[in-house]
Amino acid sequence: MNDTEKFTGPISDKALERLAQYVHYLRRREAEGLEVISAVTIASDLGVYHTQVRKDLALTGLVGVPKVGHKVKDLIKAIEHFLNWDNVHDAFLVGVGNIGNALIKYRGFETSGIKIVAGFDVDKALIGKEINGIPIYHTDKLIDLANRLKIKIGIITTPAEHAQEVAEMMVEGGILAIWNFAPVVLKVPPDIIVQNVELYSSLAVLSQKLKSKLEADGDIPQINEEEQKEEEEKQK
Amino acid sequence: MNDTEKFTGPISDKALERLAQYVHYLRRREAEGLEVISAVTIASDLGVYHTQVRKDLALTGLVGVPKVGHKVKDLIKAIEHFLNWDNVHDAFLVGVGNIGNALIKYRGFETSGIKIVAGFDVDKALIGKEINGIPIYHTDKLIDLANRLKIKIGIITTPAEHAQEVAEMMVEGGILAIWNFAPVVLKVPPDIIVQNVELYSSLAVLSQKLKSKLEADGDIPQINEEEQKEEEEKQK
DNA sequence: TAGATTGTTAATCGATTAACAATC
DNA sequence: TAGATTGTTAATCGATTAACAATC
Repeated sequence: MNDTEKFTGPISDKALERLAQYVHYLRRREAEGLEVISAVTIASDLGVYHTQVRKDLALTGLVGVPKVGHKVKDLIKAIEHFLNWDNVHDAFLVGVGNIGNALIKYRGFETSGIKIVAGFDVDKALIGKEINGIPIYHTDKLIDLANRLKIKIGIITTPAEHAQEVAEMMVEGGILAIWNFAPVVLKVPPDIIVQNVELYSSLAVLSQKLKSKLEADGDIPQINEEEQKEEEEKQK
Repeated sequence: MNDTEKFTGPISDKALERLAQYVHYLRRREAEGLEVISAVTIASDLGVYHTQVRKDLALTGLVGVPKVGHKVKDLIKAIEHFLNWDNVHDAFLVGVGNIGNALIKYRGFETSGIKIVAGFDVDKALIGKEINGIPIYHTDKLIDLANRLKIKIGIITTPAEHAQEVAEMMVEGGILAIWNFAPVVLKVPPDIIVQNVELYSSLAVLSQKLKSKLEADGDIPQINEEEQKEEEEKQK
């Protein structure tokens, strides 16, 4: 009976995202030699509420010790287990362009549940080659290989216009979860897990906020009369 | 008086992220030859509510024509203007590893407000070289160059342990907005814009959902009694 | 005109934040 | 023991969803 997690509905994405943050933070603190930590400390270092940290940690079934806190090592273990990061899944990556290449070369995700075992592309110049020991096949082979190797995770790093067809091939190949870097809303069966990395959306937030900031600071020349009036209003 | 935007508080990140999605979707539809589109169509294609699309579009000051909809071209223009994507800012990137390299090579962000004009690293093997015509300097030069070129945007693609110091250098160099790919919560003055790309968080969501799914499907051998009982409960 | 579409206002929902009780 | 910490329950807030009114 090592599984004391009580049944709860699906966990919110936000909570899962924070848990990943906690792990990275805790690994760093552990490397510094810290052995015990309180939710209050985690919260203040990461800029969130301590009650939120506790709620998130509770999702993993963790129980802390009043007055003491949590053992850093146990926390890391428990979160990693909860996120399934102690269980590495093989993954296929389709689209060996700039980002695809970077993800294949980068081995850092292997401590986060994913190991890329093959790349796929339609570029003849790439097919048959290896990148860091990982073979690149023609995308034609995707469905068959995914089925045979029982691959569960697919990564899409193709140009936007090919993302949908690749997603469909992945589904046909029995892939259950797609990590999608293309700026496209994929249409897949409802039971397929899709996690989008929206770089352009992230950039949109950055860009628009910078614009607002520059305008507020008066750094932009073409300020119109209405805005100037508003400025004056504020100063009163 | 081309600026009919009324004053509203800061726009929510979610809304900005969706606006970026709309642009990409609309660009694709425009390429297909579509000239007019309704909020209802956008919504159903992207899987969101039409009232939400309208609210988001309203943020940009756009006004549609009842019974007709919006001109695709105008929509794109308005959203791009709102996101400040028609105004390209020069950016510095620090950390020319796998991801840094990919971002430097990839020119796609130049239609989304960002142009990387220099890379920085501490690796002697990289310094002095060019990647796609973009020079790589020693990180020592960052502060001075950022100040002199009045760079406003910094991109952090260093290992986690160096992200904080790089962020501090950026702030000292007068950089106002940081696009951070390191899994670290940066501590910077409150007026500095930080936008994190949380790849590990994204992976955490994927990983945990896949785990839940596999468990639900019974694909994992070690199913315990409690879970089996729950399964039986459901089937009634 | 009728109807498709727009835009806005109200209701619901979920996540965040705050307040409180429990414990080593 | 007193107090720091945990864990939980209640209040607030904001975003999503639904319902309605306006218009070419």
